Amino acid sequence: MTDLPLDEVAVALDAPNASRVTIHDVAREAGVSVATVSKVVNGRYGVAPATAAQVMTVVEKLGYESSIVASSLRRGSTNVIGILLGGFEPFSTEILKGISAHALGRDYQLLAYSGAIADDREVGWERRSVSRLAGTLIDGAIIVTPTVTLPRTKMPIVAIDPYHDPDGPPFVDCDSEAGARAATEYLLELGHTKIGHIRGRLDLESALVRERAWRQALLDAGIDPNPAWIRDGGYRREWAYEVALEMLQQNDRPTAIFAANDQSAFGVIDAAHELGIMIPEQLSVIGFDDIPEAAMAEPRLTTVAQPLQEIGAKAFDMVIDMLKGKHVEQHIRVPARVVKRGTTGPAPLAG
Amino acid sequence: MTDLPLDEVAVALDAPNASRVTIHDVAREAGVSVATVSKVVNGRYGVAPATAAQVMTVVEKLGYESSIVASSLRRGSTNVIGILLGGFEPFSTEILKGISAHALGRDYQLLAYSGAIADDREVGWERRSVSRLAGTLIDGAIIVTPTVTLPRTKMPIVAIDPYHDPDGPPFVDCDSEAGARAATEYLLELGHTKIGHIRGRLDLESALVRERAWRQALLDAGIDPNPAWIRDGGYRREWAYEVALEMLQQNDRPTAIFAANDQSAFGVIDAAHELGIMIPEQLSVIGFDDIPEAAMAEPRLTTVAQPLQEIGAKAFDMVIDMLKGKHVEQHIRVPARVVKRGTTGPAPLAG
DNA sequence: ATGAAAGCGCTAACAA
DNA sequence: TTGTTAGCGCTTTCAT
Repeated sequence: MTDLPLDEVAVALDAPNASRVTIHDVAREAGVSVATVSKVVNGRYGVAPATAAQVMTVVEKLGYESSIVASSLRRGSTNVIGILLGGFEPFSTEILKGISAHALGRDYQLLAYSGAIADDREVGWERRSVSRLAGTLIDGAIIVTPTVTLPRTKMPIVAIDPYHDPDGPPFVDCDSEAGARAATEYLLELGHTKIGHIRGRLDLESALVRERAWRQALLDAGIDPNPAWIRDGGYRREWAYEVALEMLQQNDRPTAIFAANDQSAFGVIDAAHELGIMIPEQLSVIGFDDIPEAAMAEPRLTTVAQPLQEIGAKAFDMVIDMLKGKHVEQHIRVPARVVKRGTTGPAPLAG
Repeated sequence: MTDLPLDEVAVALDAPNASRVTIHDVAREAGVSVATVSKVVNGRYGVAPATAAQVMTVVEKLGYESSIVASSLRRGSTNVIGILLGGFEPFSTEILKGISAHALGRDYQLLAYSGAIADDREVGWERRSVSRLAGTLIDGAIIVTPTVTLPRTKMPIVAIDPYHDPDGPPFVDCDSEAGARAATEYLLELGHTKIGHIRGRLDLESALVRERAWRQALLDAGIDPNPAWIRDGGYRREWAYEVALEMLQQNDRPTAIFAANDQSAFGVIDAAHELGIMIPEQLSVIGFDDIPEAAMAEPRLTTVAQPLQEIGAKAFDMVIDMLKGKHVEQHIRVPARVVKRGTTGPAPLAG
């Protein structure tokens, strides 16, 4: 048992089902029970040093790693934090970057799961994802923009920019109210009075807040929001494009549009291009989020920046704290600020 | 059995272990065996319509979703494609965006797993991740920039921009050779002759190729690459910063630097700022990748763009094809092209 | 049409 | 110190 014939190793690797080296393969090779292998691999007490060394040799020789699936099923915990999202798009990937950078060196693995097969607005992906992963596979979850009530779970959950749910999980979001107000006031400062709005997803709290703030900022400036200048863009570029086309083809069209997020701002810009409307000379556009693509656009998109990576990092900390039984705030809010770039300019002089 | 008292539902939900509704809970509620529930949920034949309907009612009432862990352990397949990466950073998240957009509407879920706890250069994360997830949890994998030989598996694997391994899995990458050559030639066109290079990770094929192409382009122009003008940046901003500091403090410093990726280009720019060297007046910098951050920088980074999202989409298609037993190319290469922006300019006149 | 039972890979009591 | 055994939640024969 002090030496392993190489051909035995080969046999193990080339076995009919070479799809994975299991704990049984190791046990057989090492001539011990699976329980012993498990103890060695997990550093439990009660194994003779010689046996442990011997097992480790085989483990390395065979390249064994425990199946995360099997161990989590049995153990009930993994050291992995799940990030549940409706798809990998600029918003959620910024969050991911923040979480990943922040989790570096901590003893947790990250698992981002996109359960939405058809579409991120396939209702209920977040419920399904939680149900499928919670209790096994992940120890805690960060859910990006959930729009429905989440299943009750003992597993720590933190939401990012969620639907408003009084007894939902703790969540972090940015100050949409102040951000949207600042955006609108900036447009006002530029001399615009005809300011439209592309609304976001109405099932997300942030969209409602942004609309309300836009409306209030106008009212405070003594301007009555024109109902013809507000449309639903659903936070999506294509939808926003469609509705912006309509909005901009009216006789009396706005000279500035505040879009509820950057994607819809891009949709507005697409529509403006389509109609030959010059930006920012004839139309100012301001978005929300400041995804990297905002700065890449030509001209660069003026927008309300939220610190997405910081939001991710904060959410991660909250989940970890919950895991450790610490108390966490029910709600953490981070600031948003206007980033002035190339899609906004002074209001055109003539109607 | 036609109606379920609400308090029974409540009991199920509030059970001591409310962490997850299992198939047993459903079976008990519905007064059938777990086998029957399983059949219903999976649409198997041999269940009376009435029973099926009854079970479905309970499933919905309880919000049951099968545990991906348990079912994959038993069934051996999951319909989820894993994307294994060393961390969520701009390069890998662009790939993710491409995969996600492309996978939309297909019947696969996506699971991105970051197994590197300490650092993306923690050697062997890709081997470990594959071992831990393969055979269970995921049906196929896309591995982003693996640097070591991967374990043998029956599970379909596609690599993106990998270490050169003759009997490694099929892979997709961009034409680093042509890209790096074009970058260097562009610098040459601008009149630069003193052109340095920040190398990438030497355990990645792309880094070697880019260095070679840079060297060859210089030789073809009758210029001998100065050994003092090449340093290892490991594809990392901080490392590149360090070595660029050294390189730029030499008496005879380059007037242009080709960095093996955008992150190292940023490192070079950091160093230049530190030293009060103006970009692009005194130093031209060109990167590689064209991550979104390249266009966000000030000035915007000139770089060699690779179609990262397309690369992801192609890799996804390959995995799916392999899953279906179709033949796939061993190697797919996509083009790279120089994107001229603000960090490059004519060579300064004086030494 | 339905259910009992085995087993996927693993860990943790418990026995030896 | 080591191995035997039960069982995590699920699916799938195989009886009934």
